Amino acid sequence: MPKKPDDRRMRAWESMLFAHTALLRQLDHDLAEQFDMPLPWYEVLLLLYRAPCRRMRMQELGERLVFTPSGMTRLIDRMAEAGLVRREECPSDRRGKFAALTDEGVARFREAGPVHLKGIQEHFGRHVSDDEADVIGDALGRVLDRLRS
Amino acid sequence: MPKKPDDRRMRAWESMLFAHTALLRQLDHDLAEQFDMPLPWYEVLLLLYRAPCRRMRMQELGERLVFTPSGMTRLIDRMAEAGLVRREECPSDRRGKFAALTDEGVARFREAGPVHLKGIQEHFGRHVSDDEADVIGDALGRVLDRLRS
DNA sequence: ATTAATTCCTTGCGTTCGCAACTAATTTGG
DNA sequence: CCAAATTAGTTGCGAACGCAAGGAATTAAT
Repeated sequence: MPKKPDDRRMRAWESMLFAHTALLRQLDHDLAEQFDMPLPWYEVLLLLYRAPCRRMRMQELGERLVFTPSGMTRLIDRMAEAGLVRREECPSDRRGKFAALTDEGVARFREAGPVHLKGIQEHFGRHVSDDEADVIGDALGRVLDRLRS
Repeated sequence: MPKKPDDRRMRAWESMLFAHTALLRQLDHDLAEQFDMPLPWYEVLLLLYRAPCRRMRMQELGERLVFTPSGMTRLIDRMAEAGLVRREECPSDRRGKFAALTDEGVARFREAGPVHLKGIQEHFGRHVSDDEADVIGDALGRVLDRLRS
């Protein structure tokens, strides 16, 4: 009996659901243990590091990281408390705020980055071929694009 | 300049990370709205529905769903409160407890199941080809297996 | 057999995050 | 212009989950 198409997609969904949870827990645990930095902090640092002037608007961050506005506020609160980012006013729209990397934030990112990448390779990349990685990136990228709109 | 292998995997990982979050939020929202049932409840009902005697040990559930023991206890607490499952003693090992589907739980699963599957198709399956689904299922299945051990 | 180590589950506690409600700033329509 | 609608961000609140600790049953070791 051939597999129904829906079964193949259900399997993909279930794998993704549980692999994500397990992977995230592992990576977050490693990062927290070695650098006292939860995974979402790293994701923020990464985005800010590559952004112009190393700063981004709260809303943009929330969209990219799939956080609600309130979640983003609290996340940046904690990172600012820890000295990794600071809030800056937006001159062109006085409702808006930037989250901007501090020097400390840059330093912490450069410190944690390589180790974190190694963790991803160890727990994820190691088990995925080049072609599989492309397929996953393409397919889930499409899924994500649709959900954001 | 050809892409470094690590970049391809990083892209796959980032897609998975954010697609999962967005997808889970959407599906959970739909399920909660229509059936007053968070997504983890559905996952429990699904496993129990297919299990022998429609019951499973707490530990087995936690492993399958990537929950810690305490998380599992609380989850089953809430579902028992809602009348979807009940706890049963394990005769062969008096430390262990079963979570067993109630008739109400069976009914609610049969009710919510089709709609939930439709949501997965709508937000996920729709954007993924048969072959891609297989690749995702295989690759992330391997990742998950490694992380569980 | 008795003690030690392990396993299964639960509970106290703290953290994180989303929703709804709110304030302030900007844009839109009349 | 000015009022209404929209948008950016923050806050109160509650729900969910993980960690550490603990209690009870089982298994292992001497």
